Amino acid sequence: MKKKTHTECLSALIPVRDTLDMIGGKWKILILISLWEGNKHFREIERSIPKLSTKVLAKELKDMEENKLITRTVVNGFPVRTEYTPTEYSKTLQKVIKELQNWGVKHRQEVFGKTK
Amino acid sequence: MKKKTHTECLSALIPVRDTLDMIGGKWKILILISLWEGNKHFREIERSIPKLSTKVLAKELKDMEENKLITRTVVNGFPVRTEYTPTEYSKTLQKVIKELQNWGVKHRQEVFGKTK
DNA sequence: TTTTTTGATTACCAAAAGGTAACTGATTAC
DNA sequence: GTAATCAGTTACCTTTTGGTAATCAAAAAA
Repeated sequence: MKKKTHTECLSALIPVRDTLDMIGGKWKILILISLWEGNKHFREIERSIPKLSTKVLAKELKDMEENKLITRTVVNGFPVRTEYTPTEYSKTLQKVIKELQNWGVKHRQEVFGKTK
Repeated sequence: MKKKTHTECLSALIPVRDTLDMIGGKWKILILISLWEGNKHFREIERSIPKLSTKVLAKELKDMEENKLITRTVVNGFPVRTEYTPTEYSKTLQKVIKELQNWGVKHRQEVFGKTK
């Protein structure tokens, strides 16, 4: 009754891979969090995420724009500011990312002392 | 009332990073799914995940054993079989991974035609 | 006028990740 | 004897990733 065919086994892999293509890697999720927290500008985002370099941020933002997770708007003005904003669609990822966060919190309690 | 300090902003990043350290990268989640589906042996796992190479699988399994996501048992016998089994602890990740899968399914509907 | 700042991009080079194929060692099938 | 299977390991080489620093453009400060 629980027997799965080879193909069925793989059926879970495809959607997971799709998701990882969108938000996989070290940075994309962290960038989304930063944007959801209200950061808008390149330097702002860069500073909010330790260890993230200029070049990698630029590349990740490009990817994410292509994937419709963010929009880029150039605001004409004195020092020319660029605004990155998370799309509505990106917000469908909040539940997933919240779960990643929750697990991380519990894991940390597991690894380092549990207070009780 | 909704204002967040810089430090609070980062507070979400740390647990997410912790989680990604455990199951980040292209393969670990897929390997877990394969194991949960019942695959136990090296070649079995390898064959169940397209594009996964021997070398990478060996490395990932090592990492995952260190991280207590799986256990490795060598079954003495004719062609020497090794069994990989997901730990109980790894199962605490099932909810997270299920969310990744759900999102991927919906995303695919979004990208390719929605049937309705 | 020269320097500095902010925002962002690009070139250059180093490090890490990853693929392929060969090989080990034991056993079973042909 | 020959070939194939299982579970890897190792060597070699390519691709990807990533860091640093230089650069561009425009404006404000000196």
